[in-house]
Amino acid sequence: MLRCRTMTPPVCVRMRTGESAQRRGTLTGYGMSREKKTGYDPHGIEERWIKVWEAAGSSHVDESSPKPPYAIVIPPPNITGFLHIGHAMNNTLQDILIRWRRMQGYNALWLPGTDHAGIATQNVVERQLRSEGVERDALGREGFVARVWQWKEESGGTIIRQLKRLGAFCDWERECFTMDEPRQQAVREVFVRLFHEGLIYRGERLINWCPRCRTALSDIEVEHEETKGLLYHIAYPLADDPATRLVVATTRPETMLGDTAVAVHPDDPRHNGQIGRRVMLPLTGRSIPVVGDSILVDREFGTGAVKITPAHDFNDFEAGERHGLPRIALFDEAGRISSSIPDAQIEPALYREIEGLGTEQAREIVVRWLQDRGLLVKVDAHLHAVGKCYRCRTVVEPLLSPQWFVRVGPLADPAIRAVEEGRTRFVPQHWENTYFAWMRNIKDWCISRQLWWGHQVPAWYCRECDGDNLVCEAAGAATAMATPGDEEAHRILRDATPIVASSLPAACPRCGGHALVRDPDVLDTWFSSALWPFSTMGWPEQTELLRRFYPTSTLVTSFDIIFFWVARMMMMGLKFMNDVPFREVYIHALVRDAEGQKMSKSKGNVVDPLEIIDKHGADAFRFTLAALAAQGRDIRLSEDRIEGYRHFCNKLWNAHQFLARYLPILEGPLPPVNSLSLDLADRWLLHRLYGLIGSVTGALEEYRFNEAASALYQFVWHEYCDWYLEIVKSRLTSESSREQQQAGVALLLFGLETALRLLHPFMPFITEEIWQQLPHRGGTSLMLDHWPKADPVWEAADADASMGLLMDLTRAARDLRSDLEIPPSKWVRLVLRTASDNDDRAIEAVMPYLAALTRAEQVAFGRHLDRPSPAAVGLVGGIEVHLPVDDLSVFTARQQKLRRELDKVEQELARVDKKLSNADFVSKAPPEVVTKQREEQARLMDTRTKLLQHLERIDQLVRPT
RNA sequence: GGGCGAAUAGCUCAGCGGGAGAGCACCUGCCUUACAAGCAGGGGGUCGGAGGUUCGACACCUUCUUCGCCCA
Repeated sequence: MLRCRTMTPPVCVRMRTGESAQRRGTLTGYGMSREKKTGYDPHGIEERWIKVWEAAGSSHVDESSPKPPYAIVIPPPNITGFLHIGHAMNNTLQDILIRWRRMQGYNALWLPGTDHAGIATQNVVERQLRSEGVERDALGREGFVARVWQWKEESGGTIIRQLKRLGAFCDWERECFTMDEPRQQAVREVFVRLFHEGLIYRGERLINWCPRCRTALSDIEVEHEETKGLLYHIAYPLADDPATRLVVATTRPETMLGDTAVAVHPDDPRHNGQIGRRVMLPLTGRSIPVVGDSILVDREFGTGAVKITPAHDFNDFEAGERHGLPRIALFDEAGRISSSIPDAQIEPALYREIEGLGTEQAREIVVRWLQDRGLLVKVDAHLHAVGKCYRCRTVVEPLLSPQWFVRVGPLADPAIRAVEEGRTRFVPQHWENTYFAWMRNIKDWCISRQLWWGHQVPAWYCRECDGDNLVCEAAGAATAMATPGDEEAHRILRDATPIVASSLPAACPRCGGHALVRDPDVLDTWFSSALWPFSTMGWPEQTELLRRFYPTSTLVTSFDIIFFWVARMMMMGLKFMNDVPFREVYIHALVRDAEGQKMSKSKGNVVDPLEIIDKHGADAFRFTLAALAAQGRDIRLSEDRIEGYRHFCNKLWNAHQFLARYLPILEGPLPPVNSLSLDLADRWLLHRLYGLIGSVTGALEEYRFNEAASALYQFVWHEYCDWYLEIVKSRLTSESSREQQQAGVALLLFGLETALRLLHPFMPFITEEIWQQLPHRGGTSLMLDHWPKADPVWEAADADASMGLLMDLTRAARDLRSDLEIPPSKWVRLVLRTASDNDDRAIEAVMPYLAALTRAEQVAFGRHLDRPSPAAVGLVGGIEVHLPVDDLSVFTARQQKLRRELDKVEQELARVDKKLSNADFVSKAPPEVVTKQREEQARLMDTRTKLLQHLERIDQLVRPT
């Protein structure tokens, strides 16, 4: 049996292409563009679509729409912020979800807004004032706050504009701000209700104090940093037996002046009989008790004796509570030794030296004094954790002061249960451990901040009946400007009684007095952020938006604010909305630099997203982020990767350029694909599209952005462009029928259009641009059009198998060409020696494509064909692919390759043989696995035989010369 | 100290019970008329070490080493 197919000779093809080039000029309108470089340039295009979409109000959601709701609230970026890589990742993923869900037919709401960022914003404006030579006190509170608002109006929108360049397309008409009037109302409402339920209280506690920001911080706003320090061992003589000395170890010797006890472990034999006695506290006139405390004292550490300074250490504070010890605060709010500490009874000469000094300087002097008295036993190097302010890195000082707290326990319980019961789900799931660990150990939340910018605590104090607890502390210029009742002039003491109300009370409920002073503190910024999922929807009003979209569908954020934000939103949402704020929390990876370092300004390794967008386009950048967003680990962003995906944009663009040239063949709009007469390759494309739609959709459902991205990349580049487009190209340049050509172009269009839809959430700009240029069905914008649906009739396993064979044969032939150094432009002849009728049928089906893809002018195939000689040979399964040649010198490369292949086959064969000779394997493994191995064995043996034959033949050919 | 995660090709990372994948980089040949930001071909890995479970382990278990992060 011999069948033969002859391709159009090369000369003829060239002529024909020449014709089509002319046709192109007249029919497609792309005209002379062939001479121009046709690369994709995102500039212009991206900016244009941002404007068009926004002008069309494309992202605005109608809350009365009957479509099923899908909602995301944005993690509000800080108004002082500039778009960094973390924002870019976070918002790209949200935008992907929103665009995808919208295309799927959901009423997809993405609620945007910004955060007022108390400390950060106040710092920015203070710095600005200082550059004008103005201190904030000179402006007064009202003046300063007005100035911050002015700054916010002028500069606070930067990050929103930057988000838009990224392609983030929120419902901008609903943009919120954590300090705007509706959000202020929500904050006041929540505060008042929590206060009246006893879940907010005011009290004096040891809190974290940033001496530079001059404000309290919550526990989680303190970052602990391993620091090399010194461990000082100090001797405290027993009061009634000065020869016996208890040695305590501390990293902060200056705080010993505020010690009010020494603790030892009750079961420690070294300190037998010391509990209940007293020691003389060096450098002071005080004696302090020795107490037994098994919680504070670690017997293994040091001498087993520990100093207790309740006013300057959290553990000591608690120990002080247990033993009823007094608290002696040494430092003031600037972190300096106070000007009045009578309780400490410091030796006057020492006190004169250290008064007003910061901790470091005071330490030096105290250590010197101890040394002079012979009380410094030794000093060791020591590694310990130092708490620093997360905003300004200043060392945080524990400070005793009256503050506002949220009693978190009762709020945490329902929030824990909600996650345990799966009403809110973390993705990846392991993050729930972090959430649980924190929630189950939660401590009361210090919410007051000594700032001017923020939500001022809605509490007042009566000067008439509570005046003893209010200290007027304004001085100098401030006094002159202060009007009566100006709250900034007052310090509120520990025992003051707050009157909490959502607005200024008419009179004091106790005495009827009218002279009310407002609490000067503002609330932690995270307090207002905690309400974000419902405050943005208009709460406390019962709005249609809330009814439709609460609970939101997904929260997209990174792990570092699980405590700050996610946990608190959970608590507040459950408390005030009686339901979780979001069904799913997707925790995405942290973006690091190419070396794996966390990006930070101080390290200078920050990648600026806007520079990247300028250079490579937002689409390429977004696609990179999505492609790297694998679950479960941090990612390293390198520019090479971005460049690679910019090339991908270009590839897509050029595929479109090619298609555009041949679109006129369709003579009209895209016909329904099921009505076309489809051949093997066409059915294969539909089959792959079917799989692609399923895998992209499935990946997005599981937040596997990287899998969706790589499936799309693989399809567009390596299936659509590398194979299908080339096949259609061959149809267009051969004597194929008009119908065949039309089907090819139609499917090219259909495939591209479908890919564009699937790619749109990832690369909104280029997909919209191309889609608009294509004859598309559907509406005015791809953004608002539908997500592709996979039609089961497209499934075609047979076509898939045939295409697999075609690809293998093509690769084998190309491999021969490459080894024989036959340039791609040269035409060849192929002889395929088959092993079965099956092979013949399969090859028959792919014949025309095989010839085109391998640039073969003639392909002969059949079971009993003579082997051409001399010829190079390759193997595809049982099929021998022969490429006849004249020049024997080229065989060396072939020979080497065949030998390598033989080695590989023999290794594999050995492995399979071993397996099959194992009785346990044959009896215990599933039968289909055993069968598969048997087939594998047969195949390998056959291949080995053929390889040996070929090598022998080459030897014979080469040797005689 | 407690917890979490990671170790796979030169680099960055997927995969996670039937014996290894991508992108980039590298090598060779090509301006084959959508694309040189490209095309075709190629080389490259005892899947961190050691035990164990299993007919079978890169995948599961134990343990060790190294690195990263969180909490105290």
